[in-house]
Amino acid sequence: MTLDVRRVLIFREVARAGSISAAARGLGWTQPAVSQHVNRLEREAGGPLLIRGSAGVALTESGRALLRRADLIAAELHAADEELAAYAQLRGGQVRLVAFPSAAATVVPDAVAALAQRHPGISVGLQEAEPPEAMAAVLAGDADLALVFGYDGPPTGLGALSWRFLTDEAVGLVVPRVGAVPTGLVELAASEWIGGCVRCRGHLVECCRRAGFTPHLRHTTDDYVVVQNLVARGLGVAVLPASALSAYRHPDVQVVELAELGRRHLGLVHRAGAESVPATAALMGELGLPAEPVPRPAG
Amino acid sequence: MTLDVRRVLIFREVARAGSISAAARGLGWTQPAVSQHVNRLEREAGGPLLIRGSAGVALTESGRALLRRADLIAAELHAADEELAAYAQLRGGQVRLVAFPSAAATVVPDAVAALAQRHPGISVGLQEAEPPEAMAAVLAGDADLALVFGYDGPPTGLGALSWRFLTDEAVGLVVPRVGAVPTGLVELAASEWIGGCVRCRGHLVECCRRAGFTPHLRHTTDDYVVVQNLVARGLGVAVLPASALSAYRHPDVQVVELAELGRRHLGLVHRAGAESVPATAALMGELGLPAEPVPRPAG
DNA sequence: GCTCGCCATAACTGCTGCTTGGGTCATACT
DNA sequence: AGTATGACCCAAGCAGCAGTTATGGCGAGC
Repeated sequence: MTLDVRRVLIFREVARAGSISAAARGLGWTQPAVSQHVNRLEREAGGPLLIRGSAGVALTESGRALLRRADLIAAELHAADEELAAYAQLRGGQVRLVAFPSAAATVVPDAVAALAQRHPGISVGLQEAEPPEAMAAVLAGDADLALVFGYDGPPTGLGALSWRFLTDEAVGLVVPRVGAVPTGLVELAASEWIGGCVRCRGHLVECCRRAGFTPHLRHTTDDYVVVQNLVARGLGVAVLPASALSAYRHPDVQVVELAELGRRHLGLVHRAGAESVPATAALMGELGLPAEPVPRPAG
Repeated sequence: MTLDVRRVLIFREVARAGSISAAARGLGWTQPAVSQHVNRLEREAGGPLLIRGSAGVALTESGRALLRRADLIAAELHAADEELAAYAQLRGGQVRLVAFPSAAATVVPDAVAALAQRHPGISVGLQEAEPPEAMAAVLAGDADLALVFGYDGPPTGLGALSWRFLTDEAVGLVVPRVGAVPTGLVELAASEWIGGCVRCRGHLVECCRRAGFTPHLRHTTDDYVVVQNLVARGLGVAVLPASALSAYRHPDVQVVELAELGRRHLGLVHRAGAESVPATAALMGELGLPAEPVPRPAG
């Protein structure tokens, strides 16, 4: 028969207290309760662990051996308790965040800095990746949280992952300042286009398809300063999200917001359940999510 | 809130099995049972320990930390199990025996040798002491077992200690071969006496007191060869236990067994409960006690 | 689409685990 | 001596918990 861990720790209390009664008092139980536990433990052990006397108990050789082990077990348990409490109270832990490049350069540093100030024990590991790879990393367990975007909603390919909407922004059509103000995408069917990142290009192509044409993609760069310089020189037209345009605005371009282009949605992606991990939840909070009342853990 | 050890080990099973269901199968339980344990453990921990997925579970950072501790706890528990089994199966352990000198030289070596052959792992610590000190040693916890004697019953001063009768033997009156055969102690009231050990002398004086006289103690030695040599030379009379007389018999002495002298009882003394300690029980068995059916431990 | 395996939740139940209320024994105090 | 106290054990009773069964949701794979 194998030993019951709980009884081993109860036995330890008895050994430390010096008597079954004293251990019972310490545990807030009655004496027979402890006595029964010790008896059952001795049955499991195959021999007596302590000799009962009128002034308490004395350990047998087996009892002394067990006590040594029990002390180690108790110490380990206590250490685990401490360690988990540190995580729960945000005194430690790490979050692995994946963000798409332009967010990694703007929103993320602020959030990470704020988190570091509020909870110095938490470390954040940041990695740059476009939404599909970012979500793949989360799914594979290589990251805890991904900052991603999608057009008019969460990105596709979410699968079993959870999506938390953060904010959305307009997408503007960028054309040279000199020239007509287009009122519809279809008016630029003959223009040459400057594409951004893979997903941005995909979105552009999709919007143009809905407008009835296939865009002629002449240049490709995901640097929004370069894009605007190209547009300003009349080398093409492009679409850019509002955040890029508020960060830098070339004087010789004009921006037209078209409903056809939809809106770009920013949000967080994580595995279901990960939002309850204290460190992850804290970073989510810094990234703009109000700290939700998490149902499961009762700190 | 503090962690429940049992749940920590259950959690370990889950982590090792890779899923709650698999752990349940391994434990012979149903899936909800394990699920509930894990949920409660997470409540105790203050945060999630594992992220549930459709293909099992993945550990969180807290979970990995807890698993490390849990492994140590499980290892320690297993080691304790092994260790106690070794004691229970007489593969280890030690017995501290105290015996009075003449027994230590005769009965004890045989028993210790037999025990060593049957159970090589058990070590016996032997110490010589007269019954009162031997019993004191047992009472103080300095010895596990005492081989003692008393006259016409257990030795006095047993207190809370347990007495196990082993055997008894006649006590003989030793007188010179040449001379009359006494039929009563009182006939030797005028003789000179040779006393043995303290308790033997005490017993002699008591017997003589009952017979109506106080013996004149001329010599004192607890060496039964010396005693018989003195008697053979007519320097006094003495009393000796049968075992001493069967070990050595001087040709020029004669022995008379007198009911007045009573019988010497040999037995074992131990603290109540110590008879269930495997190693102690084994030595008791070798010393002549039939292995009793011990009630408490169910190996 | 369907099924299968994973998990969670809810309600029930039987056993375990604690309490209560006896009793003995040894030591300490009056 | 006699009592009081504080160990311990035993037997019986009861409550709560630790399991069960039953059901439903969700994602993956055929």
